[in-house]
Amino acid sequence: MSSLPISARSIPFPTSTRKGSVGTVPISPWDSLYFAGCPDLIGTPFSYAREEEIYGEAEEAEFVYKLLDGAVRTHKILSDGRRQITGFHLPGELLGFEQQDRHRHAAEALTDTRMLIFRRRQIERMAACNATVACQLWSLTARRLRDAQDHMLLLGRGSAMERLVAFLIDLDLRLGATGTFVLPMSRRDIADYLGLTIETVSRLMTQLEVDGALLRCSGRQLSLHRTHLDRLIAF
Amino acid sequence: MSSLPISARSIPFPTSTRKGSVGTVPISPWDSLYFAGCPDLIGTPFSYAREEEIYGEAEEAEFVYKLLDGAVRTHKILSDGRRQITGFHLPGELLGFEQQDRHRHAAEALTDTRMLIFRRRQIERMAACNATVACQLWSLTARRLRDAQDHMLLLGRGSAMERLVAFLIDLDLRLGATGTFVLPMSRRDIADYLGLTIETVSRLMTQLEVDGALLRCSGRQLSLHRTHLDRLIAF
DNA sequence: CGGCGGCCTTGATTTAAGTCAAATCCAATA
DNA sequence: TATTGGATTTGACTTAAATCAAGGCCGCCG
Repeated sequence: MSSLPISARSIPFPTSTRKGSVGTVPISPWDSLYFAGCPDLIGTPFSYAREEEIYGEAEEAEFVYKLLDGAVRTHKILSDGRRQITGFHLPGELLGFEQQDRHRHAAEALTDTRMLIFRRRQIERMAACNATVACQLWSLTARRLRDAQDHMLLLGRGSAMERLVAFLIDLDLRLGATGTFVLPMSRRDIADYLGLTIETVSRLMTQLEVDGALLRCSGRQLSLHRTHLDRLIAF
Repeated sequence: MSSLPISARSIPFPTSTRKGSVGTVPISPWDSLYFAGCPDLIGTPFSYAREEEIYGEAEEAEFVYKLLDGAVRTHKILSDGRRQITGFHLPGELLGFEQQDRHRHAAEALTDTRMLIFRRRQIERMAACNATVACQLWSLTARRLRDAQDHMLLLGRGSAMERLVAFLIDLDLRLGATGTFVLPMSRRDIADYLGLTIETVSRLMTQLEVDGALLRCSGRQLSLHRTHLDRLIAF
């Protein structure tokens, strides 16, 4: 359970034998070392390489992660290999927060990433006696629930094009709403997030470019035409 | 905002002019008048008729509801009429819990229902200064998030048959796992929950019966063959 | 009891997206 | 710079589920 960091294969502490490693972390406004504004909780900087697993499904939820930079995907897999990506996580966002002892999904780094890690037990202990912290945690979970419900609507009732467009717009917003960004994930990841195939995603991408709704430099580097894209969805 | 119950169209209090009405409520183990085990929060019994709206999307989230009996659906609607049912709620479950001032979806009674209603502000006030209550609320939201993520997997990667079978099994479990129950919702509701059409749901239902995976007495009265059904899904 | 109207089922046909199969692009590295 | 292997695109074809269109069932009320 709360064994020392050395033992479990999943543990991303400096003492671990895993690929991840500590790096220097420049602190910008949003990436305070504190968790939920609580000065008693100080995170430990840590980093993961591209495609490295952060934690596995059903693995013990020992840590909570606050993403400093890079990008992470979380997913669930069925026995026959079908995969559903449940979310992408960008800098400033929280990761690995479970209320139970085991993770409900796996998490992997999409790109090289840096994070702060916190012990879940410690945070829970803090929440148990500090209503402000507990409310903030509740808030975070509520936010995720809302996102999940929006995504349900998209998956259940959106056409392939609507799913892709909504995804691109959402990603742009979360990356700063500049209209220009580099996709941190592969077509496969996008397809598995949207419940589509890579071929469909690829075809739609091409069609959007042909229609002038976006510009592609090299595969993953995009410039969106918001006004044009907005017209394509009802979401 | 926190005006008296009389004013707003949405208010389901005894003094309201709406269809809903107070009834006597027999208290069984799970339906304590308390909220989150907190004796300071006493709910007011109230009831809704079949198909009656409990609250609308984007309406102010003034109340929280604890279902005593009956069944409720929550949904989101797009401008063009497409609807996604985000969840069905059965006795003992909580409803209308938002962290924001407005509801994210609409709620309607599937059958005649009885509930307890609580003022959201009061509960929030309680949570703000009582860590135990806050943690319980967090727990509830986390549970819903997990359900939502499971449903995402189903919507994103499940075939029509897998969606229906998973739905039937889940419903049976939540209704007491007897294997025999009456569907409280129409085919349209099921279809809108599973991201399918009513015709597809109907055809699959027939096929399940032909295959001996379930028995139908009259449309909505079902008996499931769990072992047979379990073989049809990977979820 | 009979008819009305909303569900539900069934059948025929269409279509959006999936599958299978090849090219191409492109980035890492030798 | 040349090589190589994964990622992406594109094309041809298939299919699961949607759509369109009748019918049948059933509960309710006159």
